[in-house]
Amino acid sequence: MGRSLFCAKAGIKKGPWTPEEDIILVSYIQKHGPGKWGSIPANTGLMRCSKSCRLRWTNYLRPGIKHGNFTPQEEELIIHLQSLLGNKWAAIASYLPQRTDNDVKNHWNTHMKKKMKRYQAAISSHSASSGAGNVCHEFASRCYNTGSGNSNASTTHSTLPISNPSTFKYASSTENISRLLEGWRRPSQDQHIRCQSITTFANSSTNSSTPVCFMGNQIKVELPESYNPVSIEELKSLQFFEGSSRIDWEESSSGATFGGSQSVPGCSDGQKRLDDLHPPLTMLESWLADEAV
DNA sequence: AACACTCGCAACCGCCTCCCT
DNA sequence: TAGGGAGGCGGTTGCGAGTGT
Repeated sequence: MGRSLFCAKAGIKKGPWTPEEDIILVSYIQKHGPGKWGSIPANTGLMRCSKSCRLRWTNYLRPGIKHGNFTPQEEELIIHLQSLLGNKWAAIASYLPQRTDNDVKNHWNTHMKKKMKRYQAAISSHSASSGAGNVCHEFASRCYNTGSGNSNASTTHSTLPISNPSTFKYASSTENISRLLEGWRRPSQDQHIRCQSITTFANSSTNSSTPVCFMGNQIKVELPESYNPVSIEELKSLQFFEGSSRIDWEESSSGATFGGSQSVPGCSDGQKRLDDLHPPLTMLESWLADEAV
């Protein structure tokens, strides 16, 4: 840290944010909504540049953000989307409502890249003759191969810690800050971003196995049938951001639809996590889960 | 107990795109 | 239509905590 040009004005503070600064930022956004980042330092007295304020909000203070361990389901989604989109972290994160692009990017770079390398090494040692091809895509494809059931899968998942103990202390303080936002409905800028990301996803999918098609003003995302990464509760937390302009999800045999009716079979109680609906994990998925410990 | 090393993640950097004038 | 500013995004850095020796 402490580099030049970014927030290069004299008197601009850099480095970790203090709880006091967080409160000031959250209070301002609570009153005025996110956006207009340039006006925040002037109006709040924060000695931070607009970019820093935006990053702090989007990556940490925004309500509904989950920190800590990624679930195997989340990892599956990241692998799959990364194979489709490449390093479009914002687009990938748009499918993980509780995760930020920074989180996804960090997780990929620190955890999953390593797994991918080890997987690649394992593959190459076992099949010297097969073309290397896109290891990432192969990795993801195997993750979605639901052939062999693994009865340990749900157990493995359920034993994963819910939150990373190392992040709990600070997270709890930001939870307090987030409570300030209770009842607040922000404008729909995030939805604009989200839809932009979806559009990016759509535009980037040009091959024959394109996961996206358009249905009038709806975007239909063709995800694997087994794929269902977001629970109703998570969606509700997302819709907290979406304000009045709701994104509805419709599950069909071929995928999820943005803009349809809100109904997830088997989730009528609104509590049942998608883990329960998810098919048994493959050996590779279990391996992923084991590696996540 | 002290030091070295590794790892995770918050934050910064710089480029790109969009929007306004 | 061009220029400038603001916001968004992906890549990268560096600090601090955790772990090993």
